[in-house]
Amino acid sequence: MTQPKRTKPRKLPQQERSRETVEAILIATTHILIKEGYAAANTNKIAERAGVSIGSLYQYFPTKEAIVAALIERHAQSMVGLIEAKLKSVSDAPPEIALPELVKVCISAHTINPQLHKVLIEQVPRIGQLERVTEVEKQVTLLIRSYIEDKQGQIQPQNIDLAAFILAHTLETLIHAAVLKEPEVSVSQEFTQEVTVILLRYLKCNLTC
Amino acid sequence: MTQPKRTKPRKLPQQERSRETVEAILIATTHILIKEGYAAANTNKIAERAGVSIGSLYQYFPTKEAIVAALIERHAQSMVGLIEAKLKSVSDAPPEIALPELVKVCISAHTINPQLHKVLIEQVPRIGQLERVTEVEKQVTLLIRSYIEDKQGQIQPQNIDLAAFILAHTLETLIHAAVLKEPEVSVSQEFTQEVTVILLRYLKCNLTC
Amino acid sequence: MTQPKRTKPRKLPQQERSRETVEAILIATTHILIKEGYAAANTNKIAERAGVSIGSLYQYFPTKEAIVAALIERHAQSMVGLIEAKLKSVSDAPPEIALPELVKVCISAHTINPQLHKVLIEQVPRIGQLERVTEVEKQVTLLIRSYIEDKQGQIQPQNIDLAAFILAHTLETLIHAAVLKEPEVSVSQEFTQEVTVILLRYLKCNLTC
Amino acid sequence: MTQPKRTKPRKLPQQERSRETVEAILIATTHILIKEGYAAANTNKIAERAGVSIGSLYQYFPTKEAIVAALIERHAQSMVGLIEAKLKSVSDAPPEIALPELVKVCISAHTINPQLHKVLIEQVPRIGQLERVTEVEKQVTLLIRSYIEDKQGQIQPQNIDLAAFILAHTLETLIHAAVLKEPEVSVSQEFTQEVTVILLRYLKCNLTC
DNA sequence: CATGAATGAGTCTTCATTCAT
DNA sequence: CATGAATGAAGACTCATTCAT
Repeated sequence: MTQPKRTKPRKLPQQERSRETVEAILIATTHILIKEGYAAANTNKIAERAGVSIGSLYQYFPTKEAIVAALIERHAQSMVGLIEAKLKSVSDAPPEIALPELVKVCISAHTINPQLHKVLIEQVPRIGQLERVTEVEKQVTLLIRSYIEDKQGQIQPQNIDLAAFILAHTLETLIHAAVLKEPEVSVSQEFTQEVTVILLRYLKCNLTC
Repeated sequence: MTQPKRTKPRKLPQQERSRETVEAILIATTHILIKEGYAAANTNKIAERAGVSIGSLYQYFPTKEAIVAALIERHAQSMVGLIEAKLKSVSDAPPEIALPELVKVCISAHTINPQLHKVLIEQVPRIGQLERVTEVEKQVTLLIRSYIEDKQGQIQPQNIDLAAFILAHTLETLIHAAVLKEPEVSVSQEFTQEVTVILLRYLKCNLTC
Repeated sequence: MTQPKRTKPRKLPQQERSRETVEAILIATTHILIKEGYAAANTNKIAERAGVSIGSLYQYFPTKEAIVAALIERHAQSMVGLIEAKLKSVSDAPPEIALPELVKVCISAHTINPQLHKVLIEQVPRIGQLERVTEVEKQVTLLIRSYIEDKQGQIQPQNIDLAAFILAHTLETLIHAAVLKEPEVSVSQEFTQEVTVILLRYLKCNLTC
Repeated sequence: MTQPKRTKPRKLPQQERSRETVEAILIATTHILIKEGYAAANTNKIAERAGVSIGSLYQYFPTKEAIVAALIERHAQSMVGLIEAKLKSVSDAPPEIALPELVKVCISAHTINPQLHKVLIEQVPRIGQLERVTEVEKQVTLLIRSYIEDKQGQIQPQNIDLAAFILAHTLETLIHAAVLKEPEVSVSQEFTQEVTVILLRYLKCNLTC
């Protein structure tokens, strides 16, 4: 594999103007990714679109990857943040209550910026620091794991790790695929219902029903 | 987005010698993708590794993308082929029999060349003809749809399209994620069991169990 | 300058089939030159369009330049041939009779294949054997020179060489420019008239009129 | 025909340093064109000869064609500039005075850089923006047209457009051909005289003299 | 002699990154 | 710190020509 690159921001913006510059760079990158794709997102174009000189861009980001990594970080944070908050608020509720809520908030999370999400998933190579595109899934797995850990005894699956893996990936990828491929379906009541159903039955039913 | 590139093979090899050349190019590309990643797979390197001149490479593939597209095509074909064959052989069996078989064959399909599969999914940008990386999912969705269409009445979900979408994506992505992230888990009896369970309960249980 | 290349046909076609092959190559080249320009006329494309293998093409022409040179040769021959014949038939006529005829035949010559003529003049680099694109002008200059040499005493200009140069180039380039840039004008009676006029007055009038 | 290429300069040099870079590129290109011909003028060689990196070259010129187009533009400008200035200064003079001046200045214009002119005319394919090699003729035609338009009544030809076409092309191509093919002749008094004569008689004499 | 597979030097062009001002 | 000019390694692709079959 290609050798890993530095991705930590070179310096943290401390003054107001610096923060604006960083912001402009990230916004420009987002626009270019969405409109023209990852291959077209080169640093010169980003700098130009951001209204910043290429020199300034490299003041704040050591490499091109660092810019995209920062974007991924932010995007993942806002998605996971939503889900985390909701899971906390329903942590004591039984699955019948919690799961529908979780499905809904997960759809919301995928609707924050679906175009950006699509590009990050489909075009950004999962290499080096850019592997973090899948951060969301990892985080959600952990959150779900700690939720079902509390409910042991009330649920069917015995292997908590495996159950969390299955729940998280099923949730994530069903919603992800639906939002990207069937946008109208993904916002329908029926879709939310069916996703809830598959998860709930897995958690609660016994094999023979 | 960037404009799509030609991906149709430039000319079909007619003599034995040239068929070997094409084969060598595809094998070399596979090796490089696996060992060094998509970014490192440039046409000069591919030609060199294939023991073929760069000119010969371009006799048969008009662009770099076309080579990868051909590889995707082949790989998807062999995966879908396996699954299709199995689904045919169990088309009359009830879900309790058919699903475990389907899960097993799907794991086999993902084990044909998991390293290649990983690179194709994680690093190849889904742009232009390269979108076909997701061909497998589309095909599997269709196959599953026609399977459950026959079983209407014996199963819970009413909306066949939605059910096929959910079953196929759950199957595909659970196995995909497991093979890539937890290879040992993915081959365990327990994993096969759990995937079967989530699918089967979705198909057969009623909400309240 | 780039070093000169062989342009003599490698071997003369002696059997019928060979002559057909050469013919096909020249026709294909003409088509490509006209439709796609000189830059697009590569030997592989020519061979393909001619329905001949690239190997056969090189049986008859040692280089790409040789093909174009042969084309130029032919085209120039047919143009000069026309003009030569006419000048012979009017060699004894006085300028008042001969010049209008010459202008007319020269327009005809430029109408043999104006598209090819345009490409040969505008796109083929006058380098190596390809310099012969201007063959027509040289030949016409010689023909006109020998015509006016006979008429010394009846005409104004004293320096025969210079007069021939001026007459030939004026004739050639006026007609060439008109055919290419103003095709409708070039076939008008008025245009023929004016070209005749400028040549005739140069030959016959004295400076002060 | 091959699709036209971008020829607009990519970005205008803003600092002194970059203006020098552009200048160096154009000078290097001129040298290479003259010494080695159009076919040898590739961007790497131009950059090297200019003492500039290939990257810098592409900062200012999007394609190889754009460099040559800029050169043509400049060259045509300086030629037309000379002729235009002279025609202005003799715009009120009668043809007997104006034409000899025009012929002289036109010879001067062709002598600005005859070697470059030769290459531009003989080797640069008149395709896309490179068609502008013939810009000089168009401009001269317009200038002459407006000159003779004022003189209507004092001159023979009735069709001003046709007369301008004939005068301009005769002037241009006679001088062009002479400068290229017979350099010594082109600077002789006799040549200037004869060109003036052919133009003047066309303008002023009646057919029968 | 025909075929078409193979060759590889040669070009154009991009883009991440550095550095002088 | 900002600017933007400059860099050059790297990679995609073409095409005249040769050569094995």
